[in-house]
This record gives sequence, C-alpha cells and structure tokens, in this order.
Amino acid sequence: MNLMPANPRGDALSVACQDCSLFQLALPVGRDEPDWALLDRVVKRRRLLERGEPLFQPGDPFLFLYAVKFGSLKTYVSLPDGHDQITGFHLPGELLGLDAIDGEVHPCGARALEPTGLCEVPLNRLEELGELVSGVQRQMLRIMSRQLLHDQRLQTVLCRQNADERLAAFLLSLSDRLRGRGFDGDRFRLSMTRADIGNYLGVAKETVSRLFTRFERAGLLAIEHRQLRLLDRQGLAALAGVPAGTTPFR
Amino acid sequence: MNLMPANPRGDALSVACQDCSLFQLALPVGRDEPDWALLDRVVKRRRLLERGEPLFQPGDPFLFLYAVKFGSLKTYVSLPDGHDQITGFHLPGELLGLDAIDGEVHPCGARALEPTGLCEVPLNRLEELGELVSGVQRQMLRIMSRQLLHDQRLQTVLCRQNADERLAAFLLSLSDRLRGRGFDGDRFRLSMTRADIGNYLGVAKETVSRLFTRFERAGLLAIEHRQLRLLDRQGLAALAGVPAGTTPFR
DNA sequence: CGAATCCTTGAACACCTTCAACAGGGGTGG
DNA sequence: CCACCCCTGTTGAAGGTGTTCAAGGATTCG
Repeated sequence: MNLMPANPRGDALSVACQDCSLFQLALPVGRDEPDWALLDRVVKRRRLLERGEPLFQPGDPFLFLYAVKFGSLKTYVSLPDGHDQITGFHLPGELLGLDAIDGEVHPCGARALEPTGLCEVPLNRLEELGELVSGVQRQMLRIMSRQLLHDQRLQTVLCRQNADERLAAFLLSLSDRLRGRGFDGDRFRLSMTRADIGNYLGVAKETVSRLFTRFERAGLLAIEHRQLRLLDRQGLAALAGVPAGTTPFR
Repeated sequence: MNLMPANPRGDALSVACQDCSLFQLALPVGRDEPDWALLDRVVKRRRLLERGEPLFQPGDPFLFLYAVKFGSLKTYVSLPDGHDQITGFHLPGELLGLDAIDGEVHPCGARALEPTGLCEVPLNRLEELGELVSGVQRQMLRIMSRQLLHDQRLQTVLCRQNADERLAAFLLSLSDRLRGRGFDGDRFRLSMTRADIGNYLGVAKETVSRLFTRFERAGLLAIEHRQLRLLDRQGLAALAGVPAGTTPFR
C-alpha cells in the first residue's frame, strides 16, 4: 500500500518512529515524553525486503515481532486444498507476528507486496523490559486487544455484507489506517492485486474488478491501475453501512 | 452449550478450576504446581446469570474480565441497521472481555444462553500481579494470541467455505472446545438457537435448519431438538476441509 | 399449562461464481 | 532500446448456491 506518492525517487512512504505501534511501547503510561533509549533497546535490527520476498513462512519458528517501517506486506495461511487465504495486509507503523506468541510458531506466512523495511523485535526482550518498565506490558495488551477488535469488525463484514459493501468497507479501512499514520487517506496506491483483495474479502477477483468499474462510474472513486483516489467518502461509508467518519474495520 | 448431560437436576456442566483459562495465569512458568493463593487474589467475586440475562451491554465501561464457570454466553455487536452480529459463543473455562482492554469500553454485549456462572476479574488486579509474578503477563499474551489465531481461522471459514462446510467446521469446533475442557465432545446440547448459529456463520437460519436435516440424513450426526450427537467426525472433518483430528477454528 | 419462541419445509429469485477470451503493462533479456 | 512474455486486469455469459418470503407445526420455559 501507499508507496510512491508523487515521490520522484519512487520510494515507499515511511512512518516516523512516533507513528509506529512499537513506539507506543516506549511511552511510559501517563507521560508524553517518549523513552528513546527504551525503544533502542527493544529493536534488534532492521530488515529490508524486495517485492515478493517472504519475511517468514507458515510453520517457521517464532523468533521476532516485526514493525513495518515502510512498504507493505500480506500475511496468509496455506490451506489443505493448496490455496492460500490472505489473513491481513500490513501497513507502515503496524505490528506483525502477534498470532505466533502462543504456539511459538508462525501460523501464517508473510510476504512483502513492495520494497519494504521492518524493525525486528525479539519478544523476550519485550518481556524482560516489561518486568522493568510497568507500562510496556499494558501497552502490549492494548495492542493485541485492538487487533481483536479489528478481527471482530472484519468478521461482521464477512458475515453480513455483500460484495460491494465489503469492498467499500475495505477501502475506507485502508484509508483510515493510512490517515492514522499521517499519510493521505484520499489518494494512495494499492500495493496488492485485485486477486489479493478478493481473496482477503471472500469475493472473486472478477467481482472486485467489476466493482471498481462500478464504483468509478458512480463517482465514488477514481482508479487508474493501482492508483486510487477516494472522491465520495460519504457515499462509500453509506455503502459500507457505517456512520460516516467511522472505520469499518481495523 | 453443553449443559444437562444426563444430569437429573438439569444443572449446566461446570468446569473445575484447573480446566479454566484463568487457571493458566496461576501456573508459574515451567512449574506444574498451581498457585492457589494467587488464583484467589485474582478472582473478585462470582456472578450468576439467568437465561437471556445480559452480563454487559455494548458500550458499557470495561470493569472486569470474566471466566465462564458453567453455562454459556453469546457476545454480539449492535449494528447501525438495528440488527445484531454475534461475534462469539463462550463455553465453560473460557475468558470474556479481552476485546475491551484497549478502548476501556465493551465493544460488544454479552448475554447468557442458559443459567450461567462466572468469575469476575478486575484487570488491574491482574496487572498488579503481573508485576510481582513474572509468568502472569506472559500467559495473558498467550491467551490473547490464541484468540487471534481463532479469529484467523474463523476468517478463513467465512471467506472460503460454503454453508455446509461452515456448519461442519462450527460443530467440530464446539466439540473440540468441549473436549478440551473435559466434557463429552460427541454428545452435547446446543444452547444457542438455529438463528444464532446462522447469524454467527453468516448463513440464513433456514439454511442452518436444512443443513441439520441433510447432515442427519447423511448419517453425520443425530439431532433431536438441541441435543446433538456427532456420529461421523471423519465425515464432518472432510466436509469442513480440515485433516481429521484438527480443529477448524478456536 | 399456555403463550411465545423456535424450527422446518417449500418455491421463486437474486447475487455472485465460474469459465472463457482478450487487452494492457511492466519487467527482463537480447 | 526494443521486443517479448507473463502477470494482471477487464468484460461477457451461464449456472449454482443461498436468501427471502411465507406458512404450518413443535417445543420450551416461566
């Protein structure tokens, strides 16, 4: 998602550290002044991925949590029928790998959708820190709780909404997540294919394609290749079945 | 779920403390001997609900986590269209309220499906404890991570499976959860209506009804009113699209 | 015991999927 | 730098699965 925003070098947009989920861990409760030294002790090293390069595979031992610095990834599970189910897209500032804590194995794989930078965080370093600094553990719980909320919203979308409503909700969700990290929520680039979107939303890729055409004709958005402009958030929100200004999921 | 298992008084089945999720918090890492005093300091008090009685409403301030002792509940979100979306069913030994940690408000409501007993746990008591006892925080993370995994599996079911596959997966999931807490996984009572099941699985209640009939004719199960017997787990697993012996979700 | 809720079954229709064919783009290699 | 090829995206048509609407019958629980 959201790379190359009229950037002449074509670099993916990057979050500043203060817009990253990880950063919240370094915010001692109630105080506003971040603990930079703390943050530095948490991050082990940075990683850089090419487009299509895997970060980890399903079944890999759980070694690190990751925070997306720039670029984007998809996570997916491999199903018995040989196909994949995409379980999420991950934008700058978001955390990956929380679902691997319990089993100590990554239940899903992760793959970069574009050139992508990440910060690597050993969980045990977080835990050691949590015993020293009281706010860290609470923040971890909050981050996971937020993820549960996202999953719940997605569940609602998948259970109740038809194809157009799902796509509208998805686009608004992306938009709001980008805005939340300081990017332009009305004009961004989709880093995933139509097939990826369809897979994630439980809809055929042909349907996604048709819907983009239909949305464009209805004046809801403008899309050229993967460059997207939201023209009528109100209208999209109405379709998604949420009060305007609310995020459908995540 | 799973009350009245040939019990003359008609009582719902109850978990022993050692089969409860909460109990895991009192297991110091690596040791097998539970810390009973610890568990006692965690639980504030017990609550008893009638069938249909709410435990909390959507939007209520987050005061406690709850562990189900006996009986069962459903959680649901209220949608703008006035209808509800059921987000989960909660069986003896399971935790409720994890999704409220971040916002400090319950995003969903919870309502007893039958006479139900619960243990009430103030989160801050858990957190205080976490600072004293190193294992507690790690266990909390694991429990939430496990919930994320469950949500992921449900997402896969909702995205890829058709109605019969969803119902088969749901029944196996219930069965496995009951077995995991020491109950009979092949013979139990559904505490929720067909409409509840359909709502949860994104399928019309009429379809659920037809599927139960079809499953029964196919010899996969026997159902009389809400009393269920699984006759062919192999067959159900094949339908659900999972290797036999695997849990579809949760 | 009785009212309300829940469950079942039927028929028509709508939405989305699947299959198929084609067009466009971007990346790679010559 | 150009050409080629594969992947991605678009659009059309047919068919299936599940929904919706409707009505009758059973059960549960207070």
